Amino acid sequence: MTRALTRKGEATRARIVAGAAAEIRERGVDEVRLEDVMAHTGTSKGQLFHYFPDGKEELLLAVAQHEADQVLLDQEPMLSNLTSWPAWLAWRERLIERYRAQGVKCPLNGLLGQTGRRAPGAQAIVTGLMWRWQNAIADGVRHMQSTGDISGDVDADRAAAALLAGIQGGVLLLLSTGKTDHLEAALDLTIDSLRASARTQTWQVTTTSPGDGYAGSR
Amino acid sequence: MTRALTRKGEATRARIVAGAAAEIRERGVDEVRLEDVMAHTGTSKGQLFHYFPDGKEELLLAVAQHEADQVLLDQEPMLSNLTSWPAWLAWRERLIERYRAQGVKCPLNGLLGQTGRRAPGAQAIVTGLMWRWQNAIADGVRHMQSTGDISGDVDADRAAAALLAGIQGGVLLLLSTGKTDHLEAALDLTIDSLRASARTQTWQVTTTSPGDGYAGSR
DNA sequence: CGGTTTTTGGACTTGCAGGTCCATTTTTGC
DNA sequence: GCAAAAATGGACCTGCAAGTCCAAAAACCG
Repeated sequence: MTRALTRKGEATRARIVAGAAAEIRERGVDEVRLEDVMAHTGTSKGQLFHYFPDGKEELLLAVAQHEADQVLLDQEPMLSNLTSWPAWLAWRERLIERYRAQGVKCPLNGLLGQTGRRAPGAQAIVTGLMWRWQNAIADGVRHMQSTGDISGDVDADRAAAALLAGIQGGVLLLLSTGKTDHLEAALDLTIDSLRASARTQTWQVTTTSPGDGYAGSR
Repeated sequence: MTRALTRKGEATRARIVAGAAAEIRERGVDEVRLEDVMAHTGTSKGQLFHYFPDGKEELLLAVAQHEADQVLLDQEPMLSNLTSWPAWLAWRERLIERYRAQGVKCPLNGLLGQTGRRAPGAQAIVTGLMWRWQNAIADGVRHMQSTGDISGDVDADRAAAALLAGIQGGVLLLLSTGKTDHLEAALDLTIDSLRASARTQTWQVTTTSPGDGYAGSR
């Protein structure tokens, strides 16, 4: 059932998706017409409907998947290696830097609101992204628990859920305010609270905590 | 410059805004046509353009303002009286209950993505809402600091920013997952961390903390 | 009352963006 | 090299939803 695609065909399809994604990032979903995509990617209407027989909806879905994958890729290799506090900080830096650069141009905000309601597939893409994201964070929390850097009392999944919520909200507020303040505050305070959990536990046992050069947020 | 509006006229205008808001909440911004609003509110096209000369854009802006105000109103009187831990919990409950009831139907998500890009006014409305919201939270934090329930070391504005980010992200994830788990986790963990800050400080002074019947989240 | 302004109804126009179709060119695989 | 399949270009169609216009009804106010 998979449509036969020659090498050239695959290249064209990829070019369309990438071009459409760029265009959408730049000007918003509802401002982008098929004609814009054609102009921006040097393709014709025949090509668009050749590669995306269901038209705009199918194209938007492909763009959404493309962007969702990109979001996680942009966080690697940090996200998959949250194995020490410096690693967590490096991840934090990468996130903030990435979104600061992105600024107001959020690829997924529009796609959730636009396609989300009518296309059940878009919903699935976003949900899948969030699920993978949260799991990666939870894995990081569990690793830190295994090394004693985070208290075993912490519910890793719940902590990851809270952290993910903070990130999403921070990005959402970045869209409104244009500043990364909220994202930074959410990341710092949540991570700090995880660090504090270990320190509290340590106090209960030894009355001292290992100095690691980290003195709280900011 | 304010257009003369008779009593009847004002009623009609309000009916249009409320009806459009309901319709948008129910089916999403981009699915609602002016014709739908007309049918749902028992008005004619002439009326729509009589009260909103700039057409759909002006109507959407009015709806956005209406919904933004409602968001804060729904949190009263709790939001303006964050003066004790039970009060904070009551606010927490109200928030979760409200958004659980709302479910996937978010009035502002679409409005930010839709009108946000083209109408600079929509951006301002959302920004204003967030600003008022965060200030209310920050006031609550400061009050708790004045009573010693939150450590004076905490940066109230920054804590409020983080909490607001958690809320926004929690709601955003509610839109994808249909569950309030993220919202609850973000609220609980952030509030707990504020409580913990006071407890830590108390320990440093007296080694005991006043039992107030609250034993952490969940 | 009566003139004026506001409110209302609905037919009509218009532009445009998504989608269809097919003829032509290029690539593929033998 | 040649038939089949895939890729491409672009003219054309179509439906729809925003916006226009005006005439009739109702409300306002001295």
